[in-house]
Amino acid sequence: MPKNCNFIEKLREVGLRPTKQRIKMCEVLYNREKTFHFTINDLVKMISEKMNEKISLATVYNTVHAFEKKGYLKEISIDSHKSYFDTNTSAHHHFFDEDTHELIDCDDNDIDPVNIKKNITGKKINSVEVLVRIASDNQTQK
Amino acid sequence: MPKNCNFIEKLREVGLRPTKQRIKMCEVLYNREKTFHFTINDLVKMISEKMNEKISLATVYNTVHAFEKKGYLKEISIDSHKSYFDTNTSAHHHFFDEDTHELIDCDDNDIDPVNIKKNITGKKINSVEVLVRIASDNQTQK
DNA sequence: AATCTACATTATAATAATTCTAAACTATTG
DNA sequence: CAATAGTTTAGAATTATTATAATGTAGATT
Ligand SMILES: [Mn+2]
Ligand SMILES: [Mn+2]
Ligand SMILES: [Zn+2]
Ligand SMILES: [Zn+2]
Repeated sequence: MPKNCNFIEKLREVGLRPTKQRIKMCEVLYNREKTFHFTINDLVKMISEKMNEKISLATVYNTVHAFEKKGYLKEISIDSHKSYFDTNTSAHHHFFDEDTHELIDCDDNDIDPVNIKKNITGKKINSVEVLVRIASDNQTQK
Repeated sequence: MPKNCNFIEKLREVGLRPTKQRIKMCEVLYNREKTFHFTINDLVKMISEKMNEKISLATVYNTVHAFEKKGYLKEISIDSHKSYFDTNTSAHHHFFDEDTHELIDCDDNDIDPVNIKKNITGKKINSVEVLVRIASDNQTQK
């Protein structure tokens, strides 16, 4: 259970001023057991609830992108119509539930390492990520 | 080298009226050796050039989505800020060049089959796709 | 071939997500 | 305490996409 002062230090280390909005955002994002996925709108709601006070949408966008640039957050592309972010910034795979639009992390045991046999000259591989799209199985098997 | 009459038939089979806009769109999309990737704006430009006449953006959006629903096109999510479409509608993997924003298809020889060991009860797997992000390799190795 | 009708195209307006702007505010430094 | 550089904010601007409603057209019916 990290305390706010950790977030203050964390923000300072990265060159961001620890304002009350950013600290609240850190609490919402990082004061939890597990990493999670969210959209900007999700996040605005969560912060507003925890603050009993509105936070400007622009601030959330700006700070999310600042965090992303610093490697505190990662953007996930599964749906070209919506931006998802992930507090799990490591390279990892996902299940995406097409019914609920829920993103689920895979841990390393869930998917064997992907073997890339092609290499493109002059280019290095930055990441290899698998997206498994799932949906409810309505094949009523007899 | 398919002729237009093939596109007319193709459109008819699917229940779409073969209008001159749709036929032109088919030519641009399918009258070529290899499949390719495009954005809506790419496509509007390509069609307008081939027609010597403007085509409405709404028509392109509507028809692209009609084609997508019919399985003639596939939407690819690599960048949450832009929609890419693919005339290769089969399940396949991609390289995404982060320098040029170019999408490159992998063929089956390029990546070994991905082994999913996790299964989620009540859900079936719709697709498994790998995205390999690449960028220029600037490690000037001595 | 002329007419009919359902479906298409189009210009334009509406919506939604994101970014920009510039004024008011605040954390930090001296 | 100022002074200052960085921050938040409301609202405007921009961009991508979708909806609307008037006009046009492909294919069927006479
Ligand atoms: Mn973004
Ligand atoms: Mn779409
Ligand atoms: Zn994740
Ligand atoms: Zn492709």
